[in-house]
Amino acid sequence: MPAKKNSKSKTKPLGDPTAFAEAAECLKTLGHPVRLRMVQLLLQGRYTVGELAEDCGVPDNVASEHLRLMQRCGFFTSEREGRRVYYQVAEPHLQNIMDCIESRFLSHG
Amino acid sequence: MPAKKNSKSKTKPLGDPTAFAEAAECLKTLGHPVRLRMVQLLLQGRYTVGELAEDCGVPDNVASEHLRLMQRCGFFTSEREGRRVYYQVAEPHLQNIMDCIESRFLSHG
DNA sequence: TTGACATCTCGTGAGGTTCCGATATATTGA
DNA sequence: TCAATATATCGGAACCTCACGAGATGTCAA
Repeated sequence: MPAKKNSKSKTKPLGDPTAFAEAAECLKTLGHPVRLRMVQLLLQGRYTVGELAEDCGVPDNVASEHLRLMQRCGFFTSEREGRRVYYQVAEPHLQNIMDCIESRFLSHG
Repeated sequence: MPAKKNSKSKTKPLGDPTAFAEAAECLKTLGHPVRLRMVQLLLQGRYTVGELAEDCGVPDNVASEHLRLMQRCGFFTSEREGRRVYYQVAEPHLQNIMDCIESRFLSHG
């Protein structure tokens, strides 16, 4: 039964407000150039705060704050080794989402 | 060549700052519950401002502002038909990205 | 033209985000 | 212990976002 125009019979996906709020929260967190770069790097392996800060061109404390934000979303976990703290990816879907973003924005042209 | 620890020889993905800024901008735009819901709806077909506003539970002018934001990112286009304005998806990758988001946040529970 | 409807625009204010500098904490080695 | 390094935390300032209400614009029908 094809529908040429919109009408009350159109099937809408049902939206759980809580799920949308959580998804939006995570997307907003991804929506910062420095954090996006950090995600891309950490999908390749583990890095310290200082390494990430240097690559992103921000001071250490700023990097630390960004990482804390993303940790709260469940993206990363951290492990102290000596005086350094290594961050690594904890959210399995992050690779998937990053692939989508890269194929649209970050790949070869 | 396996790398057990991080070192200078690790291959980092190269990051074009402009591309990251643009990607971040779009993700930030997606990072709002109402806008996310609008994307989900418009991936199913075209809707008017009023229809989207009602589904999302926001006043018409608020819906209009959200739609304008997303139009600026290239997500949607709009067409006036009489006194109504229909919005529809213009960005092909949007379905792809939304699939990722749904599989993580909006599905199976 | 007038009135009703649908959408858009603008100003405003509350609250959130981001960055910075200073300081605090943790770890190692001398 | 002290000093150096690495990271984290805090306060504040500048900026941004969002929702709201008022009003403007566009469209149609009488």
